[in-house]
Amino acid sequence: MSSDAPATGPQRQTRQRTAVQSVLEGRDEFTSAQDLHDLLRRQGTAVGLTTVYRSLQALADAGQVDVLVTAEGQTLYRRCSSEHHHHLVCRTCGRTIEIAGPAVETWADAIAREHGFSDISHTLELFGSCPACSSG
Amino acid sequence: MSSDAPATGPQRQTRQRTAVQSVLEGRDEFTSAQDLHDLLRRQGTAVGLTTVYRSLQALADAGQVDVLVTAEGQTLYRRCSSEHHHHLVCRTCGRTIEIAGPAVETWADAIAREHGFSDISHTLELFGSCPACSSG
DNA sequence: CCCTTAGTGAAAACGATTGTCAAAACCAGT
DNA sequence: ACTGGTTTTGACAATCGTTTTCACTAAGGG
Ligand SMILES: [Zn+2]
Ligand SMILES: [Zn+2]
Ligand SMILES: [Zn+2]
Ligand SMILES: [Zn+2]
Repeated sequence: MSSDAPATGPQRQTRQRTAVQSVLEGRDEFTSAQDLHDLLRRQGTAVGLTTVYRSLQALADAGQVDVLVTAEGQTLYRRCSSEHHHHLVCRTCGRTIEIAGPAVETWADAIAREHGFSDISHTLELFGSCPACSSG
Repeated sequence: MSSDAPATGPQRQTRQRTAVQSVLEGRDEFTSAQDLHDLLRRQGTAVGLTTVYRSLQALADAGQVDVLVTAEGQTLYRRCSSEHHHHLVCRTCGRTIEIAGPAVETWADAIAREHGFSDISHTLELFGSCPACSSG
C-alpha cells in the first residue's frame, strides 16, 4: 500500500554531513543537536547549527540514527544497530545500552490486536543509574 | 536529606482548579494544556492559560493525571487510574485504553539489573489505529 | 569548465512552556 | 464586617529548542 522505498532524496556528499556522521560514530550516548554542534566546533570542523539539525533529520529518516525525546521535550540522537531494539539509559551519565525484547514485541502486538487496533507501533525505554554512577 | 517534608504545598480549592479537574474527568483522550484552555473557554468557565499549566503541573505532581510527551515534544495530560499502567493510543482519534503489563514490568527490572543498573523506571506506549478509525 | 540544483548558514520566526509581578481572592483573627 | 498576611491568578514578557527564510556556496554530471 504505502509507497515502497523511503525515497531517500538526493544525497550529496558534503563536508558537513560527513562530519556529523563521524562524530555520531564516536559516541555511545544519545546526544542533542546543539551538543553535536558544539562538539563539531571544538573538534575544528565547524558546521552550522541549522545544518546539524538537517543532517540529523535526514539520518533519522534514513533510519541510520535512533531518535529519543526526553521528558523535557528535547530530541536526542544516537548511531545504533539497524535492527529494532530499545534502550537502557543512565539518567546521570547518559551511557546507553541497546536491548532487544522479542517477548515485549509480541506482547505489544497481541494486546493491541486484542483491542481491535491495527498498524501498531510502540515506544519503550528504560532509565536508571549505571554501575559507575550509582556507586556514589 | 534535603529540606523537610515533601510539603505538598497548600492547596486552596479555587474555581479554576475545579474547572480544570472537571474537564479532565470528562475526557478519555490525552489533552494538551492549550486544548484544555480552549475547552474551558468554550465551556464558559474561562481560566488563564498560565493557570491551566500550573493546575496540570500540580495534578501531575500529585499523581492524579498521567503525562505523555509526544514525539513532537508536546506534553499531554489525562485523568487515569492510579495504579501503574501504560497506554494504547489511537494515532487518529486519540482514543486511549489503559493497559497493564505485569510481565513487562518484571522483564524491564530484570534486564536493567542484569546490566547492573539500579533505580529503574521505564516508559512504554503503544500506538495504532482503533477499530473505528481503521475501517476507513 | 559550466551550469543546474542541492546544500549551507546567519538571522528571523515559531511555538510550547515558564517566569514575572501587580492585582484579586482567601482565610483566620480581631 | 474590617484587617493583615498568604496564596492564587493571569496578562504579558521571556526562554529555548527547533524550523523557516533566503541569499549564497559548492557538489558533480555533462
Ligand atoms: Zn538505538
Ligand atoms: Zn520493540
Ligand atoms: Zn494513564
Ligand atoms: Zn510499566
